[in-house]
Order: sequence, then C-alpha cells, then structure tokens
Amino acid sequence: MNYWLFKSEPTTYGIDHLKKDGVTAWSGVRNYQARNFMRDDAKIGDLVLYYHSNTKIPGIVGLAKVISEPKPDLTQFDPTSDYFDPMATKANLRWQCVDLEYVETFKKIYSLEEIKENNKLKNLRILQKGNRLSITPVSKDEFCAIIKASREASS
DNA sequence: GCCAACGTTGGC
DNA sequence: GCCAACGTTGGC
Repeated sequence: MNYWLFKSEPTTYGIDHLKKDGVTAWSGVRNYQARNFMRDDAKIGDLVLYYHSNTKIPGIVGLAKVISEPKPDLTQFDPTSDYFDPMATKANLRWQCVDLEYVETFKKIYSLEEIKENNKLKNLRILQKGNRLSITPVSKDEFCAIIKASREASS
C-alpha cells in the first residue's frame, strides 16, 4: 500500500468538488513524472492526501482513496477540453489517470506553514526546493504524522 | 503581481 | 543532442 499527496487548486477542483461528486477521474495531469506515478505505482486502496495549492492558505485539507486501475484520461481526446492533446490517439495513449473517491475533509486545514514546522515532515517532497510535481509519493511515517497532527489540530 | 524553478518546444 | 526561449507552477 502506498500513500500520496495530490495537489489541486481549490478554484479548479477542490475537496468540496470531490465531496459532491463522490468519485472523480483525476484527469488533466500533463506532467510525465506525475502521470508515471498514477500509471505505474498507484494501487487500488492507496490513500491520498488532498492538498490545496495556489490559494491563500495552502495545505492539506482532507483524504481521498485510489479506487481504480490506471485508465485513459479522456480529456486528451476532447478538442473542447483545456487538456486536449492533439498528439494522443487511442492506440498511442499519452495520458492515464486513476479514479479517486472522497474519504473525508479535515476539520481544520493542515497548512503548509504547519507542515514546515513539523520535524517529521522535513523530507516531504513538496517541501524540497523547486518541487512543483502535482502528484508525489509520501512515506507511511509521513502519512501517519500528518494524520496525527491534523487530528490533534482539530480536537 | 512578482519571481524562482522547472518542463517543454523547436531550431540548429 | 544542445540550448535558448517560452510557458507554467505556486508560494509569497
């Protein structure tokens, strides 16, 4: 079982959107490294920390779960989509994604500021210089530390 | 809105 | 295959 951190902009598709939809295909990723994590490493049942970026208080706002095998990201074939990729064909896929299911919203955001202050999280990928990947693996220890800290913060 | 860091593109 | 130019990300 693996643990992940998925970034999303709350104005584009925040955790409230996921809560409302229940399940969503994590389409629109157009970075090969991030895609490879979904295509090659994500497994059904993996837990996902849901991170809001590009917002007033960036941080982890909740939890989601991987509930599908990798599958074609359909937006690559849709000429009306922002994520349309003219180079992609059904026979020669460029982009794959997985389905995410909503699990929970934290009572209180676990902010980037707090993440930085947590000594157990100093190796977290998103804290490393210049890391802009929208999907990054998280170790079990880091995952547990974040869950624990977010529980304490909200009690 | 600024800007550092990174990824991608395309000419050569 | 190099690398300059450009676009994007995302914290501040």
